[in-house]
Amino acid sequence: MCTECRKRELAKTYDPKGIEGRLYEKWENNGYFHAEVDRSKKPFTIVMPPPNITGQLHMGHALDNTMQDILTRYKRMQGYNALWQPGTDHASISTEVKVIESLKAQGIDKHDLGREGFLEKCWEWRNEYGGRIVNQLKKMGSSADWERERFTMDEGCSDAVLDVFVTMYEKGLIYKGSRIINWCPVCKTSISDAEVEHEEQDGFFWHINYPVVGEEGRFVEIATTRPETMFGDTAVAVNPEDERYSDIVGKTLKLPMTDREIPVIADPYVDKEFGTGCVKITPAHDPNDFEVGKRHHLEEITVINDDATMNEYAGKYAGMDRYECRKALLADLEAQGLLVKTEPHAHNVGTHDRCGATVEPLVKQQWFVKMDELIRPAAEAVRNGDVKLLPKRMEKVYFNWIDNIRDWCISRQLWWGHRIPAYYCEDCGEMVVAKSAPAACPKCGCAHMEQDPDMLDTWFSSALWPFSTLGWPKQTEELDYFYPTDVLVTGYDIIFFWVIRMIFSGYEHTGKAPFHTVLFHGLIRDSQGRKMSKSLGNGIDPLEVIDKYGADALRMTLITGNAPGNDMRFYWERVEASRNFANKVWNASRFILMNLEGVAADALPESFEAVKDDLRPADKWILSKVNTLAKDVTENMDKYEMGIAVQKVYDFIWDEFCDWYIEISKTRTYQRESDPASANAAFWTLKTVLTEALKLLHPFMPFITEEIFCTLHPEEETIMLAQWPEYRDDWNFPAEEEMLEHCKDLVKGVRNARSQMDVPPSRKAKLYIVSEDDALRGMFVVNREAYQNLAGASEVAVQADREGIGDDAVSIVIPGATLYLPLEDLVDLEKERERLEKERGRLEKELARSKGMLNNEKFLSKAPADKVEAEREKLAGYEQMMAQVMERLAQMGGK
RNA sequence: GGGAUCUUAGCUCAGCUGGGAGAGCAUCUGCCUUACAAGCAGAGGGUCAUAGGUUCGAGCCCUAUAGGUCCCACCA
Repeated sequence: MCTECRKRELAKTYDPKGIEGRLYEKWENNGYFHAEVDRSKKPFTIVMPPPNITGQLHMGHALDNTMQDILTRYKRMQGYNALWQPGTDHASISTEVKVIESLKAQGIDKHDLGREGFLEKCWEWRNEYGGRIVNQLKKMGSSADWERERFTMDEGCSDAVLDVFVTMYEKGLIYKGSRIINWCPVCKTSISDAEVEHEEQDGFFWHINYPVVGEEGRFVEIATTRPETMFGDTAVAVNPEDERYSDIVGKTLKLPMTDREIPVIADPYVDKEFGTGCVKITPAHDPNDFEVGKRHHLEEITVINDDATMNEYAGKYAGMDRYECRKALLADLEAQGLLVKTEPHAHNVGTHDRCGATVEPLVKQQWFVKMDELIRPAAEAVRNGDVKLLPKRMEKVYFNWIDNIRDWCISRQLWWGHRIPAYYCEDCGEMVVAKSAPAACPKCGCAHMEQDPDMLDTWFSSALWPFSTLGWPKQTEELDYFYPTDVLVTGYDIIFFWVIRMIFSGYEHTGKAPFHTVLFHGLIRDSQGRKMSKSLGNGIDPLEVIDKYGADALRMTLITGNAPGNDMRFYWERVEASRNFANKVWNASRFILMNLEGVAADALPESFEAVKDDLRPADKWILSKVNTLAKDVTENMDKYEMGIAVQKVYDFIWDEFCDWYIEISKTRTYQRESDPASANAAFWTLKTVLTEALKLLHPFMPFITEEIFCTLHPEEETIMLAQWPEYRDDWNFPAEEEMLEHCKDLVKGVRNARSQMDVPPSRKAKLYIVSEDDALRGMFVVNREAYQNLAGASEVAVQADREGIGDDAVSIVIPGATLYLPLEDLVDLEKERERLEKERGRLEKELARSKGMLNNEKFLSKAPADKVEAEREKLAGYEQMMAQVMERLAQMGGK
């Protein structure tokens, strides 16, 4: 479509439909998102948190991607070689669950397919749905380098995983051990501490008597929340300081419902004050008891199966579910008179964050990452500022986790993911850890090597993402050039899962922090402040928002008023406000384009140099404003204050440019015949300031800015690669800024008075400006075109006294001058007096405040001189205005 | 139990290193003024949770209290 046609097509209201899709295609096809290694430019790299292949775009992704895209586009315009590295995550457990579900619908069980068959189904699933979220991200306008898209299970990333595993194993940082781990009986896999969510549940505290062996009628009363684990008890512990029980330490108890006898031991872990002071010790089913058991060399007896049913140690309860067993057991204990009492007790229960099932602590052979040494450089990096967390308070969360860190359980009893590269000899049991299967057992020489059946935690590969995506462990050009990356943008909810693990992995494997800044964003909540969730059904689909209002409006909504790390509520009304802003930008641009259409191409000045002598104060004022804006916005962007930055652009475009400059410019553009120099200066200014504003807005609203920019500048290919506005001294006009403030005060004063006096807008009147200040009078004479029309004045007289002004004219006091509107027939003197009295009241308050400060000797002596001076100037202004108001009131009173 | 964070206009929230309280939406009034009624102009509305303290000066800094939200934590 040619520019001419497009201009004619510019509709009165902005409709993003069609435009957004067309522009995205153009950007992608022209390769604007692609960043090649180019050593003539500085790199700027952001790595996308890889969305799960099971994922559908939700508001969290939308915010995350908007922020990253804003930073990427900003840096790209600043001339950086900006790489936004995208990709997707295989999401081991989530995907496996999804695939199992879909198989179940077809009546197929995972185990019937076998490992190979099941993996085939997983890949099929990934190939069908894995790209879905990527396409959805593109609808957001995401300018990621899709040519470099990676997948956590692609060849390179998988190689990185194997490399890391083997290296860490050889260094002793990964080990296999029998430890108590969190077991999900529903997913039938181990999970890490980070995957366990604690929730408070109402439970009971059961007091049970354990008979003392050899002392008929003597019991030890223990209290427990989990009686069914008693079959695994291997001791009862008391505090060594507890005098109540000192005589039974070392004695033996008969474990009820069994034939076993267990010792009474003393261990400081037991709190004398809590419960009965006697604790049953079940090393195989409680993390604390596990530790106690280790100290006292107790046997670990597992009594619960992987599916949370009781095993043969539970005797007659074997085969029952853990809760069924509890019920039956308690009934039996009661019958035997061993259940002393039952009291309500709220306690925390661990649940699996994926499926919600109550986690069962079990002792199992698993693989672990040894954390204590690994975590040190990661802690130090944040402590010394090499890695900054924004907002800063996240550092406390970070350190809190680090200080309490335990070894990371990385093995999972799943099939989809990275399989642990450990091989066992079927004949002699020898274990070999290697990137590929050994041909023969190094010990016995046989060829029966079987790979470990377990998979790695999904986050094991995610931890390597910043460098594995750039080619590591190969020393690629990309790695050398783009790594370390710059900023990580993510939600605070995955600080433990991902952020910390990336940082220590970066140091361990590359010797460097993977990024220098982590920018956290909050959660998007619904209008009532609730988390958006599937179960509540209160989620708002970003795609629906885009469909109704456009991606620009969605992005704007997500970023305005959003401070780092803070949650925000999502309202449709806010999207409408954003859409309205887009429409405002659209119409302002339409107005300018329509005006420029009538201007001969060679009549428009080509540069600031060519036009600067023709610029009027209003032109210089708006130029100066956009110049300051560029500086401010850049500062905010560099501090990652995107919400503040976009607010400033919004305010400038709407409040300064549209409401004032465009209106002021009309006087001149309509008179291009009589004063072509002034008109052309206005045209140049309109076009230039709009262009600058569009550039500043582009990172936030990429589509509409591109569409307008390319129409306004047919010679330009895209705004994406345009130069980001920079502050320039020759666009700084403080004197003109002050002038226009006076003009705005005048217009606002007149509008206000006319509104309060109920003067219809159609009624024009002569405007008298009375001031004793010669310079100010001169200013009002020169700038008449900047305020006359806006003030609804038929003509303007600027004079030093009230000569020729009737006493019944409406008067308005502004700094340095009094304005008069002779509106004889319309003026209600009572109303006028009321208005002036109100003004007097306002000024009195200001005067009192200002005088109070300036009469305070301590303020004068201790406050900085510039503050005192500023206050003096304010006071002088108020006094002058007050004098005018009083004079006017006196005139009216005298009538 | 430990920690973080919030409490500002009717609603949702900004407010950067302390120096005359802001936005959007909602409300009221008047306008289809040749870019925009998804708009323009004007107006009303806040002892910035409470109580102390530091300071010439506090929405902002410190302490305590109340209420909300969240995270962490092995008291069975």
